[in-house]
Amino acid sequence: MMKRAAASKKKTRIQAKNEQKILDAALAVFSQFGFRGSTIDQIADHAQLSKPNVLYYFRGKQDIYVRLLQQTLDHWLAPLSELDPDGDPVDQIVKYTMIKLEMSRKNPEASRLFANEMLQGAAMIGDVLKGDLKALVDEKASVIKLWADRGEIAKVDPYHLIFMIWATTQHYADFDTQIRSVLGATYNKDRCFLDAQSTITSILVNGLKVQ
Amino acid sequence: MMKRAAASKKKTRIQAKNEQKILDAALAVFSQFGFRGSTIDQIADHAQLSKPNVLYYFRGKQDIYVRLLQQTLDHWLAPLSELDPDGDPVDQIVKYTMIKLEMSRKNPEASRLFANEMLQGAAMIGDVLKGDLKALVDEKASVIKLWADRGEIAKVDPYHLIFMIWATTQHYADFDTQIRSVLGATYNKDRCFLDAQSTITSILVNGLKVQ
DNA sequence: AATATTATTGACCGTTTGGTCAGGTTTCTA
DNA sequence: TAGAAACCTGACCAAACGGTCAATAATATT
Repeated sequence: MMKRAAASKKKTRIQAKNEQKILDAALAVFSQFGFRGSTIDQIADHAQLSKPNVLYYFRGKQDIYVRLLQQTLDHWLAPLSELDPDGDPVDQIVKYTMIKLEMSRKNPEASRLFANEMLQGAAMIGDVLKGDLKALVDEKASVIKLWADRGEIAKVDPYHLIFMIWATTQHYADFDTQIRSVLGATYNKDRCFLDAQSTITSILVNGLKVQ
Repeated sequence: MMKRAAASKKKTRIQAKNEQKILDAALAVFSQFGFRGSTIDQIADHAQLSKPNVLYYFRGKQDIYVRLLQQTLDHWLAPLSELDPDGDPVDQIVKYTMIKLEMSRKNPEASRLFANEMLQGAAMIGDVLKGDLKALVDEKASVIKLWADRGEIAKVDPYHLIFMIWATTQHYADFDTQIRSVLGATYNKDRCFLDAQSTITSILVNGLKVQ
């Protein structure tokens, strides 16, 4: 009789398993079609569950979407907080960039999920962007600014440097289709990411060198 | 009685006007929600026309979408063909980058339209990507490779340099929401693009310098 | 083994969606 | 200015959509 709704009781074996199946399916679907373009039926099919069964575990489409975003968001933004003010500036920036690139390779769907959310105006996570994300970026931007002021890296706007890193790395997940098409029939994923790695590193290292 | 379908007759005044109204509306809607997330009703509302009237000018939702993509595609990819093999390498690359950045500012919806199409797997323009786009990129990549081989710019993979330029510039259109949130309440569009311009230019110019 | 809880589903509901169509109105053309 | 062509719309349709619910099946607890 107890609805698993407000006060979270202990999760059953089946509940934990099925909720994760649904969230996995939802990631595949939402990351491709965005919130509005996705349907519960698609998610149910992908999770190999009936639609009513999906709605037994989640209150509705939006509930799935929000929970998925929450689950993915922290993990996706985490690396930035590891940018170490006491480390070697260029090393730290390059290391962060490479971690982000690796994430785009390992979990492109997460990247596309956020890309879709941004394109649709970030209706669901606008507050997080203006809150936690902004705070974290502000903090790390001031670290980068310090490095620049000290003359340890070139004088660049720290915010736009971060944007450039985000853009460059996430591009390999979000525009995967385009990249495959342009690189042609001989496309090889590992090769592509290795080339990306050396190109980005090279431009970033030289680009940040004090003149 | 003549259906405006196969052999294109002369366009009436009203036809030209309304088709453009519809395509303008479609750009606004499709660029935000992608093909699947958008509805004809939304487009009709935005164009201030009735739904049946929209379908009087276009055969269906997909017809609007494809015509819109075709109309926008050429314009969006054009600048790359102006990359001049006989110009100064760094100048040419920076100039191209700045044109792309300017396009992201002037026509962010076009950028988001393509971003959505890519995220959804480029079902409608996959052939164009593998055809015209690939051919153009191949051509210009070989130009950049020549510059690198001659030692006029740093040795970087030309394809990934182009990806980096696309990513960095389009980011300002596609992730506009995120950028606004992170830059906070004092956000100013002109200021943002000026800072972006100098940051990207700086990193690119130094990054491409021969060591 | 009996019982309480959790899990699952077919059938269903109201709404939205892409699209059609008959018929009326406006605009063009001779 | 009359007729032809182009334009526009209310009413409609079938399918897809988000979501509900009563009833049944599986599992856990005692």
